[in-house]
Amino acid sequence: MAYEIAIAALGDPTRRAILEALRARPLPVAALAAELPVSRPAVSQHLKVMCAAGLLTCTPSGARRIYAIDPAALAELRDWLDRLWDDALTSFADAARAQARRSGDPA
Amino acid sequence: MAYEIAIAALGDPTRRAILEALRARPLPVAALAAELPVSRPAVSQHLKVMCAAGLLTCTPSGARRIYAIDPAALAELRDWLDRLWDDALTSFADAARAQARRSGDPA
DNA sequence: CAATCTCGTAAGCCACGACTTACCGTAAGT
DNA sequence: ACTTACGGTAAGTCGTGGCTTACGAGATTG
Repeated sequence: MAYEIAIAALGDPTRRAILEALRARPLPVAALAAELPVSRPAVSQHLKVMCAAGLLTCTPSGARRIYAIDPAALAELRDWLDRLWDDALTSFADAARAQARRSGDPA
Repeated sequence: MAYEIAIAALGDPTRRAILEALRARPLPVAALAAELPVSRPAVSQHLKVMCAAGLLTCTPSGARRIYAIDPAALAELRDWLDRLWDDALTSFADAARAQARRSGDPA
């Protein structure tokens, strides 16, 4: 049910860049902003959205907060995609079969 | 490389609704618009974007055009998600290991 | 050929959201 | 306690894109 919020969050290029930056290792906000072409508050706002979407986890460590990718959200997204992919393949096969029947293969 | 355009296209709720409508069977534009709360030209514009993103295929059939989900784009998206998921799990395990070491488990 | 159905495109409006600067808490270091 | 680093929030600007209505092009039917 939350996959909709997650995939909507992934629509923004900056947020995908954040994901790519966190792909290797968790990072605090300042380090994250240093790798991106936008200001630190902008990153902070994106992080808020991504945390709400379940895409990231936030771990306070003293004065700083470490953000990391939450694999659970990705798993849910993957499941949704898998089901969609499966249905698409099925309806694709159905369409092909109907097409063949229409083209003179009625047996 | 095209997965970025595809996932950006999936960011819009109306486009996801189009995907859901095409999930069972391919449809022409008018039938698609009838199931959605927006006008037919709006649907047409979304279809254009989704075709450009590789998410849909367009098959002219006389005066009408039949749109269907293209499984290939979904496969590419799935691969991207899988790799991201894998990296996230790895860095998650790394972080847990580093944390354990820091908490007095040096052997 | 005329009438109608199909659909894409153009023009314009409007809201949403991404970004910036400025500010204020909170934690660590001296 | 003062100072410095870290980071979330508020307020405001501005571009982007999703929607609508109006129109035009091609196919089908009579």
